[in-house]
Amino acid sequence: MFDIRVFIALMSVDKKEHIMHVAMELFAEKGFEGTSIRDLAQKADVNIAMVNYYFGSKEKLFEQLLADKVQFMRAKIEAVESNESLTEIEKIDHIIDGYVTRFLAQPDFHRVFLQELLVTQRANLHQHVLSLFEKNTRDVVSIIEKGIQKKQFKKVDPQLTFISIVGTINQVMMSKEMCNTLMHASTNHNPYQDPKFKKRIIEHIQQMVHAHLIITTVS
Amino acid sequence: MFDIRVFIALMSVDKKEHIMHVAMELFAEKGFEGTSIRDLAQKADVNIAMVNYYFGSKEKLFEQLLADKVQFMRAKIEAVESNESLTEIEKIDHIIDGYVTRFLAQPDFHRVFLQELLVTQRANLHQHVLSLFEKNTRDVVSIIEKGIQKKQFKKVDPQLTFISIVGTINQVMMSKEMCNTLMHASTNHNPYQDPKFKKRIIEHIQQMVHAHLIITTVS
DNA sequence: GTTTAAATTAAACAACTGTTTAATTGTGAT
DNA sequence: ATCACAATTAAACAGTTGTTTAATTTAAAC
Repeated sequence: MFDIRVFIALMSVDKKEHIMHVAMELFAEKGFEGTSIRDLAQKADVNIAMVNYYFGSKEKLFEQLLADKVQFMRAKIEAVESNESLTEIEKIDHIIDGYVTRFLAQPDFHRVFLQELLVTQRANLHQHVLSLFEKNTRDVVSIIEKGIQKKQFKKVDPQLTFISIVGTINQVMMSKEMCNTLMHASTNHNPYQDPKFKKRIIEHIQQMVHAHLIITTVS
Repeated sequence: MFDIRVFIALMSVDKKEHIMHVAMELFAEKGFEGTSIRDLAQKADVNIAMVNYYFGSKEKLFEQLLADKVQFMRAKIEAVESNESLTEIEKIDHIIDGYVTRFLAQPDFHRVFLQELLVTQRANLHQHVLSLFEKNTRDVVSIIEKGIQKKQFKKVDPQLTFISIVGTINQVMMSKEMCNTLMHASTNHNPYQDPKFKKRIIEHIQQMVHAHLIITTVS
């Protein structure tokens, strides 16, 4: 049955989500301060008052953009960490794969996330993003420490090892043009949807982290 | 002899440089769009017209901030690369040390640099920053490739290896609070002036890159 | 059809933006 | 003292900002 109320409700959600989607693009491209509500309203083809009607303010829209993704961001790492059937190095490999997959799937959002890590202007948002990162750091650090305890890993710096993993991906994600230079591709190419690109990054990080972590038994 | 003209000239330079110094701090903290000329003028204790008087515009001030440091940014890598008396791994170690030293010495500027890499709003500035990064990438990649050619290095991904080096430092530099969490220090601590912090980062990266690059000869 | 409430709109709001102007001050050379 | 010019200032400029208002439209419930 065609229920007009459901249709309307869906349209309404779509409109809100449409605004959020466009906002994500603009924030990623121009930054938070660089994006005006009028820009956003025009690109999303809605009235400028709708942003405040739906979200209350520009800053709250931004907060909701982050909050909406945060739940999903945390879930994977927690799932991997609590999976008892995986060895420590398998967990690390899963986390690397998960990070790259997630970041490549939502490059726009990730750039917004990085901006907020970089700019301390909006203190509470900055703290929020920071605390999320710290949670992830703690999880991965405890995995590496367990590997060291089991004498499977070298006595490395666990915190900085995690930072190298995330830092590598972030550095790659910082600019589309940079990715295309890496892939020797043309400027209009979209590297984030290129499976070869994804494979290349995952293999590099895993290879490097393996060499860094795993104790080579002299035969 | 006390020459009033020299004094004035010095004062004048000092005033310009004073504005640039304060601008660097504000841009790093609030971003380019987030920093208003009135903010800057107030914090630097100058008239708001002085910025346009000295630099022409806010954007030109920003460009000059970058341009002023760029020369110094390139010099070290080029010097290391052309130094014939160094082995490939020594060159890499020097570059790692140089990067960390430079970035820790000018954390404010570096955050501005990263912001410009992240935000594509000011296209020409973005391209400029990008091309600088590509130059450095090419230099380091050619060092790694030479190491591979000489069968001293494993057949790694040279581009992504460089990105891991820079990415690790950038990730650390992204937030002062993050550094303090790493060092288990209090919030008001300045990690960028802590020699222990510097040592820890350099040792981690060098250790990781060594494991990643150097072929372990089975004895 | 009437009612009720949500959705949508154009217009106005006050505050802030980067920049320019025109007047004034300070300084060194003549 | 006078001149020329750089430095400095407060004020005004035109445009944009995020947000609010008050009016209008839409659509479901009765």
